[in-house]
This record gives sequence, structure tokens and C-alpha cells, in this order.
Amino acid sequence: MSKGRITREHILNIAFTIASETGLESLTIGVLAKTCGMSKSGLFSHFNSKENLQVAVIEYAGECFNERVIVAVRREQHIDVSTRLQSLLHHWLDWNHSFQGSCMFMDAWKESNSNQDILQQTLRKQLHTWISYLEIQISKGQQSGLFRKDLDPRQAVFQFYGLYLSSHLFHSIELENDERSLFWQGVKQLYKQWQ
Amino acid sequence: MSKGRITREHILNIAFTIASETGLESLTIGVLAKTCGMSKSGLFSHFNSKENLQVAVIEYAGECFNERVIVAVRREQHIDVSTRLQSLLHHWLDWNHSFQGSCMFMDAWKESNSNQDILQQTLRKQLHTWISYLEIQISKGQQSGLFRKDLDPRQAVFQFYGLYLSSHLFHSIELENDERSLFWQGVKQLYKQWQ
DNA sequence: ACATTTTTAGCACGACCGTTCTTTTAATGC
DNA sequence: GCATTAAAAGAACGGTCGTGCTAAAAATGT
Repeated sequence: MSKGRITREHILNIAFTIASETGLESLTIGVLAKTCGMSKSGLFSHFNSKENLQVAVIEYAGECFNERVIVAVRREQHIDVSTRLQSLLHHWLDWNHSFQGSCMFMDAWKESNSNQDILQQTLRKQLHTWISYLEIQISKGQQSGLFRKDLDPRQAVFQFYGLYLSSHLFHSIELENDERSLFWQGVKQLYKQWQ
Repeated sequence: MSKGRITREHILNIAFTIASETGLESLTIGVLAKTCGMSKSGLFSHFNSKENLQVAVIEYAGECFNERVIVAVRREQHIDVSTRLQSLLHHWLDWNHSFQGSCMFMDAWKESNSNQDILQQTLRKQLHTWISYLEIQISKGQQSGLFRKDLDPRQAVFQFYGLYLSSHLFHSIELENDERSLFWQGVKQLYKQWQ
């Protein structure tokens, strides 16, 4: 691996950390360069534009998400689809828990505004991928008899995502400190309804 | 009313519109001044700091929310608590629908980062107020026999908010165009479970 | 109508942003 | 080890941001 690729990876790693903590918008090139211990222009030459940097960070985050959630659950070798789905929700909820309980994708999505820029497209793609994956898992649950046949997987994902977003909100708002139990309580109720 | 208060109100009105469309973060003093047709310093002297301006906008938005949702529903003079709650959800979902289907408070909340600044406190207070109000409405539903006695109102709000957030996400992500029906389907299921 | 207070404009500042040059330094292939 | 290429640094740019300062203009009270 060339020197360039190595430092580029190193930059993205640090950029991902910063963006996770303070949002993608606050990830400025000057700050990032200082954190990496290199000059602005030196860092800049790896991406040639701010937008390219942001896209690269989002893609890096996507790989990280995939590793921490999808691959991690797959490695657990679940036999039944029920505990597998449970584990998936757990990893989803925790995937960047170290970053004060907010989801980087949701944060970044909120920040992006102009509908046609590449950053927005990249984010949308990541979200679509994840939603589709969730949908498939629910379909598998259906096929294995865990859920009713007349359940709409899209509707199920919609409701899972609701609980996910709500727990982030309630956490950040510090309305109470047991938003986790509210989340799992909600999941329990959904299960009850769907089987 | 003094001239100062009038223009101040006018500024806030325009600021609210801009912030609703493009987020509170992108509400820059220069742009706002230009939109209002006055000079930067002239506008600035009404608030003396960016932070004060932001707080004022949030409070203005809060009044607007109150008018469009809570007061509007109250004016409808519902007799039964069921249709009243239904109407409340409708107005909530629609309260700034003109602004491409995102909630200004949610957007602003995502943007605010530093935990101890006044802006964040202001937002938190607004959200708390609304959540408490929702909670009370659900309690009333309980008392009137609409919901089961063992229902936790906090849990109910948590799930309502989930559907609310999810419909915003699914709308902005353009995953499908009937996120409304997903929302109402979710509400229907919650009702079924709670009564 | 005038004196006083309030509101607005004009201008400049320091700071930071992303980006573009040119030059120096380091890694790489033979 | 040397020539070539890639990577990093340095300095500067135009732009925009929030914010002071001072002077003009307008509103206000009497």
C-alpha cells in the first residue's frame, strides 16, 4: 500500500471520530489538519475539495457501520431468526454509542440540505441500503413463522426506525435516562402485534 | 407599540421563514438583513449577538407552534378526547408542512451542539413543554376510558414521537411518498394496543 | 417646532473558511 | 545511488462570518 493511501485512511479515521462527536458540518479542514498533525494544503491534496472529503467520510462511516452491525451480528452465528433480529437491533442502537448517543448518519442527513449534491446522494444510498437490509431481515422473520404473513415489512421498518429515532431524541433531550427501556418496551409491543 | 418592536417582530417573522426552510444554522445575519431590506448593523442592533437572535427565533417559532397546533385544536371544540387527540396529531404533523416536511425544532435541535449554551436550553424547554402537553392529553384519554389504565403515558409519547420522526425521515429520504399512511397505520396499531 | 432619544446605515476589524499556487521534502522504481 | 514521481508544507487569495465603532436619520415627547 502506498504512503498516500495510508495517510488518507488515517485522515479518514480521525475525521470520522470528529464528525461523530460534533457533526459533519463542523468538520473543518483546518481543524482536521491540526488534529492529524499536518498542514491544511497537505491534507487538502488528498481530496481536492471539501465535498470529496465529506463523501469519503460518509463512506468510511458506512464501512464502519457495516462492520460494527451487520458483520458483527453475522459472526454471532445465530440459529433462530428471532435472537438474530434482536441482536441486530442491539448493535444498531449501540453502533456509535460512544458518541453521546447520536447516530452519525441521522446527524449528517439533517445537515445536508441541497438536494442534488453528491453528499446527499451518498447519504441517501447508505440509508437505503440499511433500510433494505432491515426489510429483508423482517421478511425472513415472516418466512420462518416469527411474524404474521400479512405484515408489511416496510411498515415494520418504519416503526423500528421510529423507536430508534425516538430513543436518540429522548436521550439527547435528557428527558429521562432510561430511553433504552422505552425502546425495548416499544419493540416488545411491536413483536406482540406482529406474531 | 414602538417602532423598534415592530421591526423586530418583522425581522423574526422573516427569520422564522428562512430558518424553517434552510435550518437555523444557515440563518446568517448578512442574508437575513438583505432579505429584510436593511443593513447588517441596523438589524444587529436589535439583538446584540447572534445567539440572542437565534434564541428569539426559537421562541418565535414556539409561539407559532402553539398557535398552529395547540390553540388551533382547542378552537375546534372537540367533545370527545379521541377525535381531539387525532386532530392534535394531525396538526402536529402538519405544523410546518409548507416547509418541505421537516420539523424546525428537530432540525434546530440536531444542529445545536454545545450543551450549556442558551440556545440549547431554550430548545430543550420548548420540547419539554410539548412532550408534557402530549403526555397530559394521553392521561386524559386514560381517564375517559379511551386507553387502558396500565398504559404509561411517557411510553405513549415516546412511540408517538417515533412515528413522527420516522415519517419525517422517510419523507426526506424519498423512500416512498406515502409516509403519511405509514404514520397513521402506526397510530392505528398503537390505539389497538392501548385500549 | 425643537430637543432628545431611538433606530438605522456605513465602514472596518479580526478570524476563519475553502482553495490555489510554488517550493521543498520524502518515497519509489530501476 | 540516482532519477522520477508522489506527498507535504508554506504562503497567500478572495470570501463570508460576527461584531464593534461612529455618524446620520428618523421617531418621539413636550
